[in-house]
Amino acid sequence: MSIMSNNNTTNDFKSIEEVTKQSISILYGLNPCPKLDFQYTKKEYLGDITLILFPLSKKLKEPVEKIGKHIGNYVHNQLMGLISFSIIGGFLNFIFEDNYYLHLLKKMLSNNYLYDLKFKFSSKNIMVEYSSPNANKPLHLGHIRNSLIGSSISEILKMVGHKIIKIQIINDRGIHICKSMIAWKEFGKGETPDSIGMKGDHFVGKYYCLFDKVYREEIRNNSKDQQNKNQVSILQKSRNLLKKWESGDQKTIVLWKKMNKWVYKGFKETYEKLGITFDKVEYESNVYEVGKNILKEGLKKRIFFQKKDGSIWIDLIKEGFDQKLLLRSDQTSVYITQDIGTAVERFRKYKIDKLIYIVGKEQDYHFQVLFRILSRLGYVWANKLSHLSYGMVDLPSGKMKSREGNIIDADSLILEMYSIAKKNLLKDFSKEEQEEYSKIIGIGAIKYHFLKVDPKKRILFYPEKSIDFKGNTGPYIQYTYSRIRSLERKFFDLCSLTHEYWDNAKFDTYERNMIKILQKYPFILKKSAEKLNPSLIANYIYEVSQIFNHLYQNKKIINPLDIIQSNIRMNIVHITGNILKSGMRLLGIKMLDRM
RNA sequence: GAUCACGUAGCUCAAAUGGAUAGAGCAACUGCCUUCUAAGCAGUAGGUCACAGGUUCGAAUCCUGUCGUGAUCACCA
Repeated sequence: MSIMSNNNTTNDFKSIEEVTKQSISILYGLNPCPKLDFQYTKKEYLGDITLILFPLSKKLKEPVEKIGKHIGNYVHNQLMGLISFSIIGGFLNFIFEDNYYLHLLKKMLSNNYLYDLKFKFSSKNIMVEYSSPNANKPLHLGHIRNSLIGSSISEILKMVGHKIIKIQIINDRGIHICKSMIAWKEFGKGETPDSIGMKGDHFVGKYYCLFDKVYREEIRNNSKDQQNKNQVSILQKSRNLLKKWESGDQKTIVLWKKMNKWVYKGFKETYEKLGITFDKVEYESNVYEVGKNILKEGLKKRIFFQKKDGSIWIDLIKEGFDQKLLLRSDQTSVYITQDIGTAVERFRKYKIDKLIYIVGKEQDYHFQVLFRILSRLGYVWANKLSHLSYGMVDLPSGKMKSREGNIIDADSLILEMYSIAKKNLLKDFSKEEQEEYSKIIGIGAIKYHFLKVDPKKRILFYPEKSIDFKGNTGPYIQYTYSRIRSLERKFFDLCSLTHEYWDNAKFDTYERNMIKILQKYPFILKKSAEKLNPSLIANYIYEVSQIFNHLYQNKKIINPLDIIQSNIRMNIVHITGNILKSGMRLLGIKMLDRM
């Protein structure tokens, strides 16, 4: 298995990028080498990878043309027979020769290439918080996006070597929980999710909406009829219930537990369909008091101040914020009180180097304030906190509001996607296969749809037409993968993969494009881990699929008359399949061997 | 009103750290299933990168201003 170049074997093969870097220090004595500006050569020009010379020209005080020739010649000599180059203006274009492609291909075929990626990341313990729903209504589109982003980022960070703790905190206490409780108490007549055959979270959500309906009716009536004022309003009743809850009233606690249990059962089902998991689950009811003690200490240290009515505040005016309430005058905690507590608890309990909150953009201000408070309190780990702020999912009719029914809940969306997928499925699958495949395809379509968009960007969701099954979609990629598996089944019936007889291998444009895109994968992984952005992987995987389909549709891949060429192609196809599967796994999307 | 995001094709999204003539998909229109899976491929059409200045060899990308959209500014979460 010898290779046609002088001093390059597969193991110490150096890429153009590496040799170029080396050339800078050898030719110009520049050490360390400045960041080089590489880009993939534009279609209009001859070449595969381009070094942009303008920045170097500035640094080295030499004209671009001269530098280009200098570096180009050096790289050309080092990689004799592997590359050629040309200079156009300030652009040094390197052209890969067949042997260079062969090297790239062999590198990718080396053992455990995908699992052996060595990045410059030092392994860290990272906690990722995501999803964090309220225990009084079903999960909706916003939660879907949140969970998918969190889940995917966790996988990506794992892939580059970090240790991840996935955590969610469930907001299971507070006035909003009592609202659904009181509505059920007043109007439920003892019905349960089982008795009317409704999913638990939807069941409780129904009563949360009912509360709102009753409450609004009361307001309308009261404004018309002042005499009703002495009647206890439903809001007052829910407040009373909250007080009872806080004082540990047995009946209330029992009811609360019962209703929460219904909700959790519902959540579990939805999370399972979406394939979302957590390593830890926190409940607000367990930790909401913790923050209070911290506040008291901060008060002693004069980090906070107390108003006459007993409420506790922090003054962040100098840092460009406001005064912020931390504890109500009746000494009950607000949202941020609890967040202070949970952060402290987490760092006390776990050894973590970084805590990433994946929470919507609407809470940017909240987290800025939270981080500053913790830093004021003197916690050295305050700089290890970060907020990954993702854009809202809005409907054409505006912001989703569950109380107003302007909402798309996760379960009905999932069901709808199942049925669309099923309609398009080949009929020669068994009933069971059709069930299984349509689920994988439907979920794949949902996940890809949300993850292909940069998390920072807002998503406008059109219920009827948003999620596609054609073009830049999950199913397109799944379909491409099925084609690959199908090719492999056929090929392996005939013969097996070999790397022999490859000297002087020739590659056509389609194969070259394939090899070029495939070898970008580590770079994409690294970048998406740094930027905490799964969409980079999604878009990359799509591009891989596209280029593969060009090859597939235009060239016969398995040709019994040309075993060597078939073998080369099948090796490329094999890597393609692995990368598609690997990338989609990072997005949480399953692949199918046939569809 | 203040602060922070965002404005790229009719629609949904791309565009390494500022790099060459801004790319895909959907929708529309033309072709391609006797050939490895047509959820595919080949092609046509579609753009004042919101607008106006500035920075420099070079701007969708950085700065300033204007307009537009959204979010936040609660003893809500």
